Amino acid sequence: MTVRVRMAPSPTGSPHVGLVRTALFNWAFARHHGGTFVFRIEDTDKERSTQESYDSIIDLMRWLALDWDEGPEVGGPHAPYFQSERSEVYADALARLRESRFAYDCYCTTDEVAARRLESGSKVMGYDGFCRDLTDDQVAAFIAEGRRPIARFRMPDGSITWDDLVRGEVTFETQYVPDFALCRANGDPLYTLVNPVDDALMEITHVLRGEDLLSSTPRQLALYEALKELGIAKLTPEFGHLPYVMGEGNKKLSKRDPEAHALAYRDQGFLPEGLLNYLALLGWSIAADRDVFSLEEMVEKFDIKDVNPNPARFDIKKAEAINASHMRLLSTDEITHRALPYLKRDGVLTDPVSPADQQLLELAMPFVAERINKLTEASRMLGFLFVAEQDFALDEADRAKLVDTDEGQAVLRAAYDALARVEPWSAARISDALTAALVEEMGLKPRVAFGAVRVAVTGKRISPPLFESLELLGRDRGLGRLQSALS
RNA sequence: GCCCCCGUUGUGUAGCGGCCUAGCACGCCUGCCUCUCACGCAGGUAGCGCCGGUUCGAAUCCGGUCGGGGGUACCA
Repeated sequence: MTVRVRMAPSPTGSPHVGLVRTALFNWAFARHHGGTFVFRIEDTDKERSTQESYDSIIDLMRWLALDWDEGPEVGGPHAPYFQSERSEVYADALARLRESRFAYDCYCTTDEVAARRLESGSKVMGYDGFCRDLTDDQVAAFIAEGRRPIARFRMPDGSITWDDLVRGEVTFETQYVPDFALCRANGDPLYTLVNPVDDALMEITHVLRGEDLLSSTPRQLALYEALKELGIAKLTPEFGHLPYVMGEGNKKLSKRDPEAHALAYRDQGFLPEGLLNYLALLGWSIAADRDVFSLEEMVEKFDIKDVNPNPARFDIKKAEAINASHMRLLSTDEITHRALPYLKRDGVLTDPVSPADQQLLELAMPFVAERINKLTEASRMLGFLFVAEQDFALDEADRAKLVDTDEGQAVLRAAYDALARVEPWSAARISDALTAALVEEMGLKPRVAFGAVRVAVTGKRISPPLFESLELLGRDRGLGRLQSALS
């Protein structure tokens, strides 16, 4: 039997890192087993589903390069893959369930159910089965009152057990799992029906999803039995419940936490492989003594049985460290290529890039690529090289501390004089001249001497190596900036 | 309340009865390197929730307990 897994997000709001982690594990599972990764959009909630959210999810998946074999934009044998386009499918399943007595019509209101539960003193909440065996007269009476029924699934007696792929054997007594609603009174199908029906029809073999769905599993298992008997489902999939991704403290990472938004990591300059590698570590590990790996390695080694059931805290520091490790794995050319969109976005480079800027960028990147941990940091490091002279400005705090002081001014004057005579204008000659004038003649400590020059020339205390920066900047701009830093 | 899940340093994990005086990574702290930053290098810090039991021997098995989380919808 070939493996078929799916990810089925609801297009509501901005995609969460938990969604990425679930998508990644499903994808890795499918690829490891040479199976099929199905992508389905669960937009049954018309009120909350938005086009914007859907676009974000697609954008995210494309960025991460988690490709799907069936689903939006690629189609497949089980199309359509949008639940909003599958109404007839659900209507048909619902009708057959109702005819079969696996489901029954319920005329109760939520308030009536709650009131009865309260009165009975029952410890179990939820529906009490009141309408399970209504007589024709009772039904006629309810309809005469103008009531509209919903369909409920009749939970069997006894217990339901499954061998969870992540947690092992899990058992629920069905007395604690009330008969659940399959549709609204207006006939709209609910998640409880739609999700298992689609999984059945799309012949999903393994359902890997968040722990929050754990308690709805017994209901789905019971529904599957019915669907199989009705010929709608061929098999019951195996289930594996992935641990939560937690935020600070002991709370599930919620949409309100800025760290929850997956696309924000792209904006911050994360590499997709860095984010994915970090997320993989939340509940899984490739080896006892290693945590940086490629997607290919993950695919090769991934086994759902190795997934740890404990909830994991999202640690941005570690995420950045893993990302930094991946940055160091890339060549300078590759980093240049990947940083380009960010440099344009931040206004460091124009779009398209001029040939002169392109050349300067290629000369500068070797000094930058090895010292940045996120792609966005390239903008901070390189800005001074591409800014027009009239727009060049020094960081106020750095200027006050290193430039606008008696010592700073003296250093800059000496630096200007020394540099004015440098020939040819190369990093080596610049280094010699500056060291002679500032360190040897003035007797300054290198960090003090070069600090003032650095701020005057690059605008900040933090920059690529000074001598190389000056060389790239050119004599005119270099001297000009020293000149303007002198008051 | 009831049901279910989870419990190894601050964080993520390795561990599956002796190899554990508990390994790795991030973080943090010390140094080294050094024109800033970053990288790199050397070292340090800190943990098996608790109580019983099984066993010659338990982080590993069993029971209990405590703590945390989730569910309990005509949301997904």
